Amino acid sequence: MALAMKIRQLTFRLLQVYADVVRTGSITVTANRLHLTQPTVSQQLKRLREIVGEPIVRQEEGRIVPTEVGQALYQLSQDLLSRADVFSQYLDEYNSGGRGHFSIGLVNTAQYVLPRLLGPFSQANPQVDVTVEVGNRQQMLNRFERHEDDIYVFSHPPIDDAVLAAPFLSNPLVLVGPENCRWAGVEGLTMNDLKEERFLLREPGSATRHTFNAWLDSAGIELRSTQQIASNEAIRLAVASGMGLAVLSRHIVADSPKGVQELPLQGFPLKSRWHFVVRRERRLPPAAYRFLSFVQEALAREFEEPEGEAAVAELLKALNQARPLSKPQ
Amino acid sequence: MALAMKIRQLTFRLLQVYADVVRTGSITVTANRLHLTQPTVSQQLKRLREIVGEPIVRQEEGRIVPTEVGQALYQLSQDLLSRADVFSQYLDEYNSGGRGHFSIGLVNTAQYVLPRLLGPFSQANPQVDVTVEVGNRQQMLNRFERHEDDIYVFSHPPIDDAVLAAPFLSNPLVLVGPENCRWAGVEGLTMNDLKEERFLLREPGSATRHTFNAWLDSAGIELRSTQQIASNEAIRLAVASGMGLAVLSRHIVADSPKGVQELPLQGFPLKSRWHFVVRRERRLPPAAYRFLSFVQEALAREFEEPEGEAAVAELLKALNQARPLSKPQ
DNA sequence: TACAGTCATAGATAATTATCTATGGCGCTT
DNA sequence: AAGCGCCATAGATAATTATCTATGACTGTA
Repeated sequence: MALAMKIRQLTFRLLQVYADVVRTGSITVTANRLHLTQPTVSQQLKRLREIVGEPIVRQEEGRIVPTEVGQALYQLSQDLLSRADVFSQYLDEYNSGGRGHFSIGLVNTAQYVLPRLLGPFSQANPQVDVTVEVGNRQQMLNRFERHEDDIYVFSHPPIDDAVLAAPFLSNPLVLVGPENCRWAGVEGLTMNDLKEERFLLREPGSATRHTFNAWLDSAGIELRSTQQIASNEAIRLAVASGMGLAVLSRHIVADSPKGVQELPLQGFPLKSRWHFVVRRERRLPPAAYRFLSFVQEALAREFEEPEGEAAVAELLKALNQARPLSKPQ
Repeated sequence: MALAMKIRQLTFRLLQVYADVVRTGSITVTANRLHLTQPTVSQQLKRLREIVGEPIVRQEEGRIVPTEVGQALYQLSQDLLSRADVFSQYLDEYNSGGRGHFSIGLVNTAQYVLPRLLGPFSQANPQVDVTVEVGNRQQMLNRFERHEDDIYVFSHPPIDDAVLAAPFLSNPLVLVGPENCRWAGVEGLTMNDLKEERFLLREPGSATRHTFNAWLDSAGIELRSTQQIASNEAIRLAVASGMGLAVLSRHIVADSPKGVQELPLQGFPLKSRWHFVVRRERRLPPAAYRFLSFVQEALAREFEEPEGEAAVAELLKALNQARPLSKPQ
């Protein structure tokens, strides 16, 4: 027996027209509704009939009524069209950023503040699925090179023409000592006072260490005793147990202040900022774009970071220009 | 915002190709599988991408992988294609007559035998839905005129060029009297003996009455006393209660013999046959066709009606010729 | 570096589709 | 019978699609 239906030629347009004819019971009416001429609709029905291989409608008392096969076809049409419509809605949501997925790569230090942005965003956009990757600077640089994430947060953005960076949040670095530290409360504390102290430092690649080093260099100071520890958390614990002093992001201290305190060293806190980093040519998932917009607003509203807001605004603008209307593959 | 998807241009062919690319992960492989060239498949993907308005695949480590939107599209494709396939299977079944619906109109008398054909047919074809209409000859003629049913069963088919009739089953008319009738067992019983009897008759249009009348006329007999009763069943009960004699289809007596018996009148039983009647130009639903085929076989196998089988065979043949391969609307 | 495999793009063409206008047939209603 | 509304068919055309061949770009691997 011949193939039941020439499915390859089946078009959603045909199904749309057909479904409307069944609903209205009139070819002429459907033609008007769809802004077509009557013969066009007749033709479409004929073609659909050929595709199906069976009569699908007949005329009965002046109305067009579906045959038995036609009824089944009508059900099919409704079914398929509504499913396609659901997909279309999904697309809309996806494009608005209200649905979908993106991933963000954070250097270790940033994980103490990003949740304060990601949390509310997820709350507001439950359909968006965010992957957060955390690692030290070198690990994040590797991920960045491999294009593994949509957005990155660095203190010192990689230098690259293809990169857009927005310094969105200040990241003050402070001197931290144990709870019962003898330098607490000392006014006008200088590094000179501390030259006998041991300093606990992150690994050389780390931005925190880099910034601290740069400050030391410019001040012509050399540390007497240092020890390298790989994680901020471990450093905090080590400081609390009296193993030495450290320079850490104030956010870390604010987040879990147990056993440590900030010391009022002159010239501190060191200024530093976190940057959103995205590749200029990368087509950002709408959800990621929406996140950045969300952050922009939050910075002004809750973080009192107008400079940060401006930087993010500029980033978004640049992204829009890099990808105007056409969406290259 | 622009429309999410240009659904009117969406083709099942595109979805088929796309789904295969996602499955194989390779444009080239899909091209070979579908007997196309590689650029053709690339093109199709591009077009689909334009229809959707979003990138749907990307290349990753030499493989083609769907984007997030692409994955949703793939699911959609699978879904839609499988649904279309279900419909296609339905079409096959419909065409084979194994599924669907047809209606058959019976004159009253025929309802005593048709169940013996329809029952087994329904048993063998549970997916076929049969509507049985029953009425007297005039009612059936009206339905016939209005093209309301697919098949009719008449004793005397309407005379009409556009009609195909197959005398498929003999319908012997017999004289019936009450259980304790004094004519029972009388040999060589003639109408002359019965001229004082009252005869209970169906309405003038009925084929039973028509046949009986014709026989009376040809024999030059006139009935003394008659009474008209509209239903066979009512006549049978009247006969049983001694109100008179009647001429009925032997099938009626065989079906419910309580209180009545066949009387051995000379010249009886009168010969008569039921006819399947279909309109020549009517496109018979495949299920109706299948029913006729079923009946054809049953007549030979169980009813010992070789003439009937031949008549039905001829009917089927004529139907096939009237509707060769093309199926006009 | 040269080669092989995989895609994308360009350019060309045949086929198919989408639509329109013009007309004719049918069934009802004046 | 004339007119009206509704649908089918014919004929024409513009637009779109389906595909092909040829060619170039990119990515690894020998």
